[in-house]
Amino acid sequence: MALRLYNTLSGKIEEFQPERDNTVRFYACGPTVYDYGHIGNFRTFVAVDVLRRFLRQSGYGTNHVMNITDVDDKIIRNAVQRGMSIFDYTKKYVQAFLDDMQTLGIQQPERIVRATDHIGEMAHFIHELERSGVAYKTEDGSYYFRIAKFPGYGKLSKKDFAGMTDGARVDVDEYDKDNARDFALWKAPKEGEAKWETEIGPGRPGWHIECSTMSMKYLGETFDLHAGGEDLMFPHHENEIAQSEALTHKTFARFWMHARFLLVEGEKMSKSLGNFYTLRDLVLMGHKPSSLRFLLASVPYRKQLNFTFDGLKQAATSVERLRNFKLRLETSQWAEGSSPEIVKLANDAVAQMKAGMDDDLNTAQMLGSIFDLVRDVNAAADHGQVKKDDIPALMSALSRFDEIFDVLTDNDAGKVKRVVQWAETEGLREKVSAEAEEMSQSAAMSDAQVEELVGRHSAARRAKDFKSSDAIRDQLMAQGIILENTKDGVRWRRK
RNA sequence: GGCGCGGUAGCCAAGUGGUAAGGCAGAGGUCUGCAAAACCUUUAUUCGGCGGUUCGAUUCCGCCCCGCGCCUCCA
Repeated sequence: MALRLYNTLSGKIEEFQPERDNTVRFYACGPTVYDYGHIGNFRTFVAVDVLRRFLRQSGYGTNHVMNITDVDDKIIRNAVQRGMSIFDYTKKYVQAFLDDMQTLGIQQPERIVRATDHIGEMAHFIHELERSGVAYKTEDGSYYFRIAKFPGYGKLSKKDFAGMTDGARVDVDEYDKDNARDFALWKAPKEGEAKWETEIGPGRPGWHIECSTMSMKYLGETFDLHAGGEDLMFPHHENEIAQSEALTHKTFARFWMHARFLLVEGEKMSKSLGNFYTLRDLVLMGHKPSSLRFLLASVPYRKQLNFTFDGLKQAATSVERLRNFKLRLETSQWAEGSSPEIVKLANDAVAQMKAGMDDDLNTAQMLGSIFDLVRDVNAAADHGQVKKDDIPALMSALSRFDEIFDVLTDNDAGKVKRVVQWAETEGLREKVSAEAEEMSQSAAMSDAQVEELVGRHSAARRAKDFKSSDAIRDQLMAQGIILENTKDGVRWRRK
């Protein structure tokens, strides 16, 4: 079975294959860097990350390009307000975004490209469009795309613009667009705002042209897939198609993937409702990066995800269960030999996970399969039916899962620590919760230090000095370390 | 208003024309020096409502109710 993906362009689920060789060329719309990323942004980026990881797991190479929009109205406005250049203003948010990606375990695309590094190429693109008659210049020096010249306009967002185009004509000399729907390719300079001198005159690019220019530059005139949040379908992606295909007369992106918005506590996230959270807000509140990633990845990308604090707690417990299972596989004493039934369970789980993911990236089904395996193997292990030679197959099944979810390795403490340190340098100390503080501190204790205390605990227990052993266990607990005595010996993990 | 998506147990959520995966939470039990972990049993006669098609629908069709998105720069 091969990957089947919902293609916004056709409105259907289609089999997905890269067009040539074994490499998937895809472009994902990245952030506009005027502020810290919020949890809604990251739902989309996690969804793209899940796609990326599954493609690689399926044996494809990836050429994944993500843009960073570092010039737009908001950025210009904020930079002007602060008396900064847009480069200086966006610098901090670019870095914050990259750090946040790492916090959430989002893999780096092969290429991250910035709009402001491609201004000349965008101007050239617009020049070519003008030459072919689909773009026109207005009196003030702005350029617009004439949608009436592009018959396919609306094919992505399924909008019918017939009858709306070329209605009451407005003269070009009237200093305005020909048609209300025509969109800006290039904006004439305004006093005090950032501008570039280019072959089509001074000014700055419109929003959509950067993605057309950069995607085709790095991926070719036709590439395999283009992804983004559902709001980008119109006008952004529709306009990208218009610009690109008007120029090349070739299919721009073969597949379009759109991630659905999330809700927060059942409501649309908005600053006015007070349910607007950046990733950093949530980490400072004491939520683990792994819980956040798990929750964001657990709901298939085309479903509306209801992001709740209860759900976050549930996600944390679920991750813990999976990590405990892995720890059990790693630390228990297994009898020699093998059990074909156990290996079969592992192989079946792998097959089911793949089947789920092949079905339009059904991460919920993948989760169901891995938890089935966890329950069945835990039960078998309790009955002594798991043997030493079964472990590799089980670990391999866990790896298949974690190649997508990436939550099994506990590196939460270090990530939380970094965010806590950021909060301190930004003067946001009061936003650091006790939980975040505790997690951050647990990162201070090295594995070796923990092992040392664990050793003393075990020695005391062997001597039946439970008072001492419990005291050590309590001490570790206070520092965010959970110590467990199992029949196979002692083991520990971070809270 | 136009176009589109969705409503499955307390919460998150999969799925199918043939009678409801999985996780979390809850209840009872097993194991255990205690704790933790783990396991077992249990929790939707029912899939927003009303009709229709069908031997049979949660799954197909129609209508209604509710939630959500886009309809010019919000992922």
